[in-house]
Amino acid sequence: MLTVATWNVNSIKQREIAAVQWLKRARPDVLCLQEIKCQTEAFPRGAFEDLGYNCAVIGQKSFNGVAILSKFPIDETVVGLPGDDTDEQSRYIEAVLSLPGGGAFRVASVYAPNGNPVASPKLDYKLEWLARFKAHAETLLSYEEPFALAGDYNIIPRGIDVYNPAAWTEDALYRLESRQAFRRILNLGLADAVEACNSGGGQFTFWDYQAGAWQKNLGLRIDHILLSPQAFSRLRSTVIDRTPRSWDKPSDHTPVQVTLGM
DNA sequence: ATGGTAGCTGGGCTA
Repeated sequence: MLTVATWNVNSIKQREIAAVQWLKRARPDVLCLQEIKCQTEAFPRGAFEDLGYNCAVIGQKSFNGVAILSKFPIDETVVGLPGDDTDEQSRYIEAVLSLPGGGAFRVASVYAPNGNPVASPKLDYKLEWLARFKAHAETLLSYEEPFALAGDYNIIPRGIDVYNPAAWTEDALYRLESRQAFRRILNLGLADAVEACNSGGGQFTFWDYQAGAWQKNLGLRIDHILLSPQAFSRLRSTVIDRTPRSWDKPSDHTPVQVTLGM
């Protein structure tokens, strides 16, 4: 069995203890982190290496930053989303892992731009970033290998993935252009693991810090694990673990995890 | 209509 999880921690400095606690409980083989909000050198590798994880990290001062923690050896990495050398934002890292059985598994930690406010260049950057991500996903699919693209996509795929879709129609997370971009990526042949396992909706992964959103379960589903056909055919289950969202000083996101029969 | 929260940073931006 191979378990792959993703969690937007909203600062690894603030969430180091929570991340260690969750890793000890859930023991995923792989954990993709987003919004580590620290520079690469400041990432607390030791805390995770002590638990048996190898680390691939691309940080940034103050904002963004992603990482991959893996119990298995990391063979090669792609640091930064390919396709634009001028992009300064640390939102993508990819690693090829050597599995104990001798095979390989590719995984990426993804932090797509938020895109708000919509009347600003931020939405354009989001859509450009997603187009570039789609082009890279196409390249990966051409290898016809098992892989997972896991992270915070900042996109609500369907109306049933938000507590009140009418209130979100003009938000960059639910704007038609954003959903179209996400659907184009899925249409390449990728599977949304949570959607595949929970067609009914209401499977939220994020609750705003404000206005008691967590207590009222006013959430969004914006953290996704996309699987290549070779990985999807081995999908056994998907779990959203809401427990860490209930802890003191939580991230506003909670982990999503898939189990693959490989 | 506003402010409500959190993190980084040291005022305002990002989410």
